Amino acid sequence: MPVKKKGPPYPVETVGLDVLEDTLSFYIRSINIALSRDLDDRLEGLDVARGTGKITTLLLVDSHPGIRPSVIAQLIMRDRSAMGRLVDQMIDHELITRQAAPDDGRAQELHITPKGADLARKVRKIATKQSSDFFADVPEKDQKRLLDILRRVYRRTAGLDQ
Amino acid sequence: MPVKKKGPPYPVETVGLDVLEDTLSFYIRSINIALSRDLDDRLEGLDVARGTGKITTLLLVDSHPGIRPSVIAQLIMRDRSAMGRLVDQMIDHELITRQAAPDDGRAQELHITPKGADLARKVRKIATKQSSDFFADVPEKDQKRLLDILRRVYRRTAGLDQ
DNA sequence: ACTTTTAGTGGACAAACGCAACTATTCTGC
DNA sequence: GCAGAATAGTTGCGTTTGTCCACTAAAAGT
Repeated sequence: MPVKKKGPPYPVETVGLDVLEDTLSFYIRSINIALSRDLDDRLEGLDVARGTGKITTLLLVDSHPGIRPSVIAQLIMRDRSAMGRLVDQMIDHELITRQAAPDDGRAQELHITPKGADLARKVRKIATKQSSDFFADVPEKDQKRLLDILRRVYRRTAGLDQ
Repeated sequence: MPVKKKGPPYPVETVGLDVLEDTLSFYIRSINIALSRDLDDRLEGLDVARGTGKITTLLLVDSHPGIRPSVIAQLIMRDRSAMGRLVDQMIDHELITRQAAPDDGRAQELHITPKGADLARKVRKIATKQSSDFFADVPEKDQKRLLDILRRVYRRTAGLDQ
């Protein structure tokens, strides 16, 4: 008679995820967590840590001089107040500057600083590398496919299409 | 000469996402945000709101009577202290119960309550529906593909394989 | 027996986000 | 040109959430 092994009644490897097993949202959530942690590690010390929206903001300001906070807010799906604080932070770190829009007294224009541009360069490398590392064992073709699908879902969700 | 239209220098629809355009992580993050909000809406009042890990916990306890907190923690990628609080919460809401494991004095076993089982039924419907609604305009075939890919990435990331 | 590992708890701490209220500016309709 | 609605941004507030760390108890390893 085999010895009854001790240990948890349901070892991790064997636990089924119930309906979540077939639910895209569960995987998205979980992978997101892993992705965020990994990214934070890679951004160690690069005062753009906790890269929730900072990275996107940095890159957008760098590649679209004069872009407005509210536009970025929509792209990263945050409300204006969260966006405002984000901008404050980045200004404190001297990554971007803020000035009034010449043609609209309500709006602002964001511009990159030299330090910000520098960081943007690094961040681009890191972000790209992370994405490819993370999905390294997914076949090239699937990656493309995945990217296309997710891009479409994103654009629709963010209200960019139609 | 055409009239110079007012408005932001970079209208949302036309803004390129720089390198993030081709980065899986960006889309995962963004879609995650949208997904979470949507789910919260659907869970309105169902004292399992802010469904970060509560949903998974609820379903797992329901389908694996006696499952241990630490096992769930690993599946939802949280540390034990976060998991502990989550369990506390759910016990407060009378969704699950906690008892010492008979064969291991350190461990606990979680069980569902009638109220919890009830909620689990509802949540299963909601979670399933959300996932299919959200990805409704993605062709069936792509959904399957997407699911497979993400599942594989998840399992590797959570340390379930190999 | 002694040491190391694992399960769970509790506290402190720090961010982050959303909501709602408020100002200032611009747009719309008449 | 004016009144009212909409838009951009700011600020305060509250809530939630998670992470780090230290600590206890029990089990496993040697």
